[in-house]
Amino acid sequence: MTKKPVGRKRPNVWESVDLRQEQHEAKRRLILKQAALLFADRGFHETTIDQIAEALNVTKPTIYYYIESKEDLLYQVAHTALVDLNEALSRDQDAKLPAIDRLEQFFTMYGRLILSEFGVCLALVSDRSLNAQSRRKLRSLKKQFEITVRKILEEGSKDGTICVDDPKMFIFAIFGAFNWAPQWFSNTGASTPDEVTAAMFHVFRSAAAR
Amino acid sequence: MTKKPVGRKRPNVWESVDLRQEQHEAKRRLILKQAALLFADRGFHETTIDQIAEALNVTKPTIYYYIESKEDLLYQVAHTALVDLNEALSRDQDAKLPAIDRLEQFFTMYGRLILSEFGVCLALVSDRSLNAQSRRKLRSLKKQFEITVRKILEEGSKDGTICVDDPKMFIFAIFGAFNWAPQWFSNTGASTPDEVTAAMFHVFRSAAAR
DNA sequence: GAGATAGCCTACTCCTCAGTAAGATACATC
DNA sequence: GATGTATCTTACTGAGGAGTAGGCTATCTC
Repeated sequence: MTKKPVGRKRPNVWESVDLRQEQHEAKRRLILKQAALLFADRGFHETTIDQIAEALNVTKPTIYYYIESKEDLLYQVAHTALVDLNEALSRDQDAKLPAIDRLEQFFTMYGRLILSEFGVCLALVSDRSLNAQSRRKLRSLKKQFEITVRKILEEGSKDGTICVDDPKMFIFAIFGAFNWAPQWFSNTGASTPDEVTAAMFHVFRSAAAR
Repeated sequence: MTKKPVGRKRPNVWESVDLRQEQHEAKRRLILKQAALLFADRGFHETTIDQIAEALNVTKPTIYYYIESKEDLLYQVAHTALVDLNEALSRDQDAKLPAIDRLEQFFTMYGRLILSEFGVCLALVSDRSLNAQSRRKLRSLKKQFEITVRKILEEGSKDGTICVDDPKMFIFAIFGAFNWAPQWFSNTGASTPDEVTAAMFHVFRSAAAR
């Protein structure tokens, strides 16, 4: 996107543009974050664009300068959450570990996501408010996580570190337990997200070991 | 509410009233049921009173003849679900069974509720759409179930049929897993609610046994 | 058959809120 | 300084949908 300056002393005419683009992107992320916070707190339908704007000390049309529509806003929040997790996974997953440890690693990251302001929206806000295409897109991203876990379970059954009778139901159970966590978890409470995540995984470790 | 007829041959003047009241109550339940179905299918905000009315072949004011407001409708659906479960529990729970079996019995009934049209609303529809008082009322009813399970876990630790390291987190996990089930369960799928419930409980039986 | 009342309908009101039009301001480039 | 463009504002529109006013009809009671 950026052009290299040619010849000597020629200033980078795109520098300021880059700066602006960076600012633009930063502000967009700020809007997403604020929206996520409010969606998570009050729900999607109970949050108005005006409230998001007010929380950021701007006016409604400013929000619309950065987003397409309210639905688009929700989609972007959810999408960002899923993409962030995917990145974290491909960065940190250590393929050499025993399967049970990789499972723990996965759900440590998953728990961190699902208890973050962005991730909470995945669990607390229904995707019924989205159009069919966006919904499909998000579902296929979520499906990937299930497939990843499925694989880990299979490998665990080979390397002997995991033993579950019904992998499909195990997956539904563990994702369900984590996805439900935002319903009772409170950031003002005594435990941190990481503590909760660890304790929650421990329950399923008991179910996966013999 | 009904007066006994006094003397001979005096007809029960309340008979027709009783009949009407029964009809009234029956129709009210029908409205709740239809509302629950639509709420579960499309979500609370995505369902209009007109749609509920149309599904019942009546008009909107007819619905309002039976309910106070849309919010009231949601509250009554959720409340009915919880009360029904409470009744089923106090009717069927067998105190003489070992704790682990009572736990299974509990979640068999809980699963049956949570996958029914009424119960699904508890899990799929956020109570954020309710006023503070209704929300408190529902939450305290739900809390009761947690307390019941807590008790069973304690008894199971005494009679030796249950062994969990962290009862609090176990409770969060198992309720979460069941509460999330409506998100993926489909009535048109291969498995029945009872089959799903049994398989789901089996996962947690593995986690609760040693 | 004359009220009285339950049950339901047609035809509205009214408000919230997503989204927009059109213009002001700040800032960069020439 | 003139011009252009990104950013943001004031002041609107428009629709969807919750809820209601008022009236019609069937049924019950006397």
